[in-house]
Amino acid sequence: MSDFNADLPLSARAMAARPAPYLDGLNPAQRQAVEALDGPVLMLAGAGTGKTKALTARIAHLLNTGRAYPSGILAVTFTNRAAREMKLRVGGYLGEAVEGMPWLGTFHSICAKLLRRHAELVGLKSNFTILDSDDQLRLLKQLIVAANIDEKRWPARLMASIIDQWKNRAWRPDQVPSSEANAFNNRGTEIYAAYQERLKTLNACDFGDLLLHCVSIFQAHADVLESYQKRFRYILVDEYQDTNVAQYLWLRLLAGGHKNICCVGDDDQSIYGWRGAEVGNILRFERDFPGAVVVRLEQNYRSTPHILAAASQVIAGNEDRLGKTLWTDARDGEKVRLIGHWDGEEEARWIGEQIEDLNRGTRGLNPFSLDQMAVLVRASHQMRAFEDRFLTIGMPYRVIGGPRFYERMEIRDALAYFRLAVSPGDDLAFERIVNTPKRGLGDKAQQTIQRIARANDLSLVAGAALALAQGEIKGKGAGQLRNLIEGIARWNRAIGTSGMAEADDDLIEVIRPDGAALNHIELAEQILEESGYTEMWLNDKTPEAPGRLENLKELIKALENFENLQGFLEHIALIMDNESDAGEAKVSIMTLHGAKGLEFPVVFLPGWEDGLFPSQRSMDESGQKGLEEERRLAYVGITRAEQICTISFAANRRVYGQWQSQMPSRFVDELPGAHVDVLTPPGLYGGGAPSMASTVEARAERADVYNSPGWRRLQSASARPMSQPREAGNMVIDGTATPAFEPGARVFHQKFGYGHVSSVEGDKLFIEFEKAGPRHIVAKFVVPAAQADDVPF
DNA sequence: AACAGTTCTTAGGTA
DNA sequence: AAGAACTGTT
Repeated sequence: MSDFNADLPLSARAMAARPAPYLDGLNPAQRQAVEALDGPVLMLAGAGTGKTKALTARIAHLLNTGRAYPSGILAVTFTNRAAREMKLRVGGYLGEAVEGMPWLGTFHSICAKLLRRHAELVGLKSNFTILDSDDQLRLLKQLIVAANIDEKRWPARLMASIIDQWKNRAWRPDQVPSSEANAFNNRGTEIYAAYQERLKTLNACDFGDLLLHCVSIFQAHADVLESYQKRFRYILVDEYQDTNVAQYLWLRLLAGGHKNICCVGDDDQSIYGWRGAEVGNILRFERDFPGAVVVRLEQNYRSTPHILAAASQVIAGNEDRLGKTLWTDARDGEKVRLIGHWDGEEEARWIGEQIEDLNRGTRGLNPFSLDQMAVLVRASHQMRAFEDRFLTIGMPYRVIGGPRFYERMEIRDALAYFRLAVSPGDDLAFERIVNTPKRGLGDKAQQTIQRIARANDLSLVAGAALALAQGEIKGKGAGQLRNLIEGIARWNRAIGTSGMAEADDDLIEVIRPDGAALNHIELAEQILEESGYTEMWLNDKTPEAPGRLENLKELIKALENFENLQGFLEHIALIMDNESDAGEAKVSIMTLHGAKGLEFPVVFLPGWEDGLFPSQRSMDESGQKGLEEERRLAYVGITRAEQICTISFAANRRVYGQWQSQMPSRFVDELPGAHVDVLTPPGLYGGGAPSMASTVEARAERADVYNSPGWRRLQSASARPMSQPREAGNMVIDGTATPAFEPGARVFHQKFGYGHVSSVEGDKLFIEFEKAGPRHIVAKFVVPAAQADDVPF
């Protein structure tokens, strides 16, 4: 604990004498932020202004000047990705000296670590489990049913989100203000209290608890707080605008003594209000920490002037901001490109082609690697269209932030088995896998187990054993249940003998005291083997099965990085992204939220349609505030782009499986015309669809296209409902006026393309399509080719 | 208990 | 559209 009284390690001494290469190449503002080491510092860092650089240089400087040891610096981020990058970059400055920056991590991982050490202060044991959302919902559902609440009208997920919000605000059950008393049919606080009670008996906590328990400990135990205030001499916080109340309290408590806290953030990139983030935290910093040094990073090193101008113009529409003026030395570059499409599929098709073109290196530009390109969507369901399209054209892609590895069914099942092996009393894990694989233990048998366990105040495993002994479970299931229980006991024993050292101090390696017969990897394999879980997937003939087995193998492989199953389970609960596939270059598909902190030379921003983006729900729930957050999201999206930024929207999109006509996003109107190129979708010029290359070459002639009738038409045409919803892949231009067709007329069909009418029978046409061949088509599904050329949508 | 077929619900972002 | 929840059948 006595970090500061110990002698300086030699490496630190040596470092203090070394020059400071990390200071080179910092601009004056960055340098100021790096060198103001003591006291509170607020770094207002616009997008692409080199805040990570400044932040990591600051850490390097702290170490280099001998101000602190690696273990004396607390550096918090929101994502594991950010933490990893920071580690990497500090390492780059200082070599292996940073090996142990034990307190550089996400809020959640750091809190978990703290909580392990002091669990008993909040009534937990240090080996508590961290619930995943599945467990959480199952538990809540039980409580809701037990409380005699109609689970249909008051679903567990609603309660879960209420609890989440309360925890974000740092309200423990007894602190929920009376204004919230009507939540969840007036039973919200009651269920919340019961839930926390239940968590305690289960020796478990959820994500929100990690923070909240720490805050509780700090508030109730001055000595503990003080020891950490002393330990963490310097505190750095990334993405400060995203902190919620609980995190804010946590930070304020820890920084309370020395106030050596450096917060980095950008109010314009605050996009997590829905998750409880309080922009107020950053707006209030100077009041919270009087005398704070405020540094603004405004020079952008990322994007071309056009892209920057577009982003600035959009964000200028927000009232509620500190205001920054981003500027850049860069010149020229592409304007932001804007294009409308008929529907989401065409949008995906077009973007696919664009990516192929750029990858090939058309129009005099150097080719871009697929790694350098990204599609950023507002809502994850938009990803599908791109995945489908990219699959058909065989373009490698990666979905970032999709269903996480450890959230997949087979992984969770396997983890539940591991959890049981580690702690047989883990009832939630038991519930998950009693009948997976099928053991003939259906609802009835499970109810019996529950009943007996409850009546005897036993864990489910113990209850199940008792039920067997009492002969309450009979038939096929009994034998299998016995197998399972014995298996759990055996695995648990195996863990006991494999020996774990007290992994309490972060810097100390975990030592295996004896050469146990089975290491944890073998044990894990054996568990999956003996439980019949692997076999279940081997026998499964669905197309996913092989992939799932693959994932299980990966899971086992991931174990290699850990000393034991416990440690692994701990990490798995906190770790998010699996960056296992470096190999081949791939286009990235991700949400705008997921893209924060990243940058790409080429960025596509599809789906800029009112209701989708800005999201209707956001506006309904939070009105103007919601809209402003959406606008910040637009800002984040545009500023991800370094060289080429393409915004698009579709006139029709399927929503809830229904076709709906869409209006371009209001953010489209907010783009500055002088910095935007309006592209015409290919295929609408009649015959020869111009490729990207020609549209860009033609840019000069269409320099004022933004104010051209074409653009106005684009806007006005889109502003009124363009068409009836499309059905079955066919196109309806206007349901009220089906044009008459003469034989010989050239027509356009959304799915089959262009063709000539060869005969007419009532409303049915016989059409020779140029690509798709001869077909019978109902007249309302085609339009005259001229009309298709004329009306962009 | 297991399965197949049905209806119903739901659809924002994340640690 | 896709998944969860529900129903009926074997």
